Amino acid sequence: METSNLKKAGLKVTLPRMKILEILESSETRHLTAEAIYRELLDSGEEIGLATVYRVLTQFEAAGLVCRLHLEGNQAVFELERGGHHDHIVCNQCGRVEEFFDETIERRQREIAQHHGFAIKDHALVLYGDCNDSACPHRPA
Amino acid sequence: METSNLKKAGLKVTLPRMKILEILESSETRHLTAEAIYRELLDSGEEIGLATVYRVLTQFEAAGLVCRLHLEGNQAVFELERGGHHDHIVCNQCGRVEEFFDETIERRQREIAQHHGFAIKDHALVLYGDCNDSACPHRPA
DNA sequence: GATAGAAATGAGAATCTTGATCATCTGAGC
DNA sequence: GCTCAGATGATCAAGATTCTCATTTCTATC
Ligand SMILES: [Mn+2]
Ligand SMILES: [Mn+2]
Ligand SMILES: [Zn+2]
Ligand SMILES: [Zn+2]
Repeated sequence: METSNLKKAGLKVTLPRMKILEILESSETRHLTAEAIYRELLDSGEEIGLATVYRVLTQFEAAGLVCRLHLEGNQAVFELERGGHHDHIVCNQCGRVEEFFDETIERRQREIAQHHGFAIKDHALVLYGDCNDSACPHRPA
Repeated sequence: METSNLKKAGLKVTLPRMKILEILESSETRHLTAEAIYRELLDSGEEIGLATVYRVLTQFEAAGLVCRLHLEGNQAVFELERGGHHDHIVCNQCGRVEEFFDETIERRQREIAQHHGFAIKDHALVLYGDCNDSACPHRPA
């Protein structure tokens, strides 16, 4: 039951929180904007306000249930904190997002931060390029 | 003369563009928000609108004269395109920014993108942590 | 140097995303 | 079921950036 995640996080189990968590768990797309979640809620007949979606997502982030990413444009996307940390590649043409994890990069980041006297806490890494997906409007030949 | 940069970029040489370029070249801080540039313009007696600052910076970016970064918060910072590419470390406590370049990371990024079938065009990498500067409000012991 | 046309600017409105306010509602414990 | 702290929804507000459009400024030409 997903409610356990909420309880563990010290969050009261409410209908909006459950529904939002459900959407994050079941959506095809792993990276969702607040608006996209809001629309899915409306589509499924839930009358939940956009402000609540933003509020809940921010709480989920603080609780470590989701992470907030800035991949493109000016809209943040949220994704469920599943396995472990990873970074992202975004297609400039079609917006497709792929995930990767590279221990070499992670290690170098730690070393670099240390050299500069920083106690590293986090990082944001996004690669941008053109994908070769058949659905991509600008598929390199 | 800095006007040559503008001409090379195919931009008409105007007073606002020259002044903004001057500020980017002479400022102590290498990373400036549009607002910070706007304030410097006001301080030096120039009556240039904030909209113009944003417009010109966007044009400079398109021309490759500056690059736009999202380091923290929701305000972009701009920096003059000097030597070559580099990435950034930001202190979570005091906001200090340091720059670095690591060929290992750059190479891995290219390899990863290739593995995923992406023709990599760009990337954004920012490390976040606590710095050890004596002026930093939260200096780790 | 004056002139004309294209391009750039400035002021303010507009937009977009996100957070704040506050009256009302709901869930967890008793 | 009752209570009340906490959550929600509607709306408003804020911050960053862009847009609109009348006015001004470059640049090229004479
Ligand atoms: Mn992801
Ligand atoms: Mn820099
Ligand atoms: Zn694509
Ligand atoms: Zn610091």
